Amino acid sequence: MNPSDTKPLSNTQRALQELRRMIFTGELSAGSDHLETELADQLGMSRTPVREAALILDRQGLVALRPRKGVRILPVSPEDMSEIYDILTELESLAARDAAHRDLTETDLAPMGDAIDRMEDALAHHALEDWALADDQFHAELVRLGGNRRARMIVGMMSDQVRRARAVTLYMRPLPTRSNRDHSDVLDAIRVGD
Amino acid sequence: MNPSDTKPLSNTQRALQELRRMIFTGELSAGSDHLETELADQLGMSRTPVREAALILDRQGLVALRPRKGVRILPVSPEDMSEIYDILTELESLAARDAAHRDLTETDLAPMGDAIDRMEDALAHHALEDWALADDQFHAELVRLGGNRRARMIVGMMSDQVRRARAVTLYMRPLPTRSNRDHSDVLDAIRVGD
DNA sequence: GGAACAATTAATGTATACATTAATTCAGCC
DNA sequence: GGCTGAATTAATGTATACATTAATTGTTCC
Repeated sequence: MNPSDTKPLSNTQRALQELRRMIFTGELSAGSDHLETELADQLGMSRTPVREAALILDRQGLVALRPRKGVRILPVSPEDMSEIYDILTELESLAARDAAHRDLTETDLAPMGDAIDRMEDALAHHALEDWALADDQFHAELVRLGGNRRARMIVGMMSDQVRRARAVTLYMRPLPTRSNRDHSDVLDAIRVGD
Repeated sequence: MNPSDTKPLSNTQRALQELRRMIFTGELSAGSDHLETELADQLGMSRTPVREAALILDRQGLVALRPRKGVRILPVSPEDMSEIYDILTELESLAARDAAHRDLTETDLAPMGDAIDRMEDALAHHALEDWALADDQFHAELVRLGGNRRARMIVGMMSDQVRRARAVTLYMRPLPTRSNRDHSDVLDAIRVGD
């Protein structure tokens, strides 16, 4: 089978992807309401898969399904971001500890090192957007190495929300330069087993 | 309006409740498969709300929707429980710290004290089932006092899975007597602000 | 002119119908 | 007798139709 033969993913999955994308890009702006029918038309499918996707996004906290009002794209307040970062901090700390006790090979650790390199590059060129992407990779890699699949899922969900608020984000976290030092420390700690 | 006038909740919500209950009681046993149609018949509704509920439970990790195989009731392995407890430990630790910094009134703390009392009673009478219920209350109360709504939601989800595996649970956690001491310590720490 | 109430509208929640496709069965061939 | 492959079956994934009900509009009465 041709490797590019990606099995046609379901409309519900497409709806999920598309709605997420539209929320991240602001195509669906925070606070706005949208009827299921409208969204279905925009996505070129029926209400059913759109509604299923909306239910999932509702559970994830990205939107709210309000009877007769449509699906509301939830804004993320500073308080929300604070909640999210507190959780991310806890779960990533767990992941780091777990990873440190799993004596991983350098091959396992390579992607994380790569992420750190990319972040340093981005910093050197003042490419904040690139930095953010590499930062995503770093954190995703960290929970992956931790090996707790549920933690990984939760962090993934929370990261979705972080992605929406990059502008705010970059000011709430420790400054990137400092952050980069921390990242290297984490990798080293995992290497030597905490 | 009569307070007992509970507004008729949607079939999707009922399906969620019922399926959860059936999973907890073992009426739907771990590892078993069930067609959406069968479940719909059992619950006296159409496939649509059943499917919506199943999608949510799938995301929560209680079941797996497998095309053409039906919804599988996922078993919880000791590894799963370990993952879950690691996450609960982190998030409850976060909640305890948050609660300690919110200088709450004794009124706020009352339900938690109540839970501890109930646990002690249950222990004295060797009523493990009652103890487990009170334990649930304690942990639910803890994340409530922490004030992080997302953490509360996640803990709620994870607790759902814990509830399925009580038998295993009681052996994996510190022994109840020890645990009870810890609980009181947590409450005291919150009282004095950590 | 304003308020209460009835009629209408419109959107969801739910049921049902249909299309798609994996799995199974059965037939034919070697 | 076993294996390949076509026909059939059966279950999901999706579309559509329908029922329910909150919101809105319009009407009537004071």
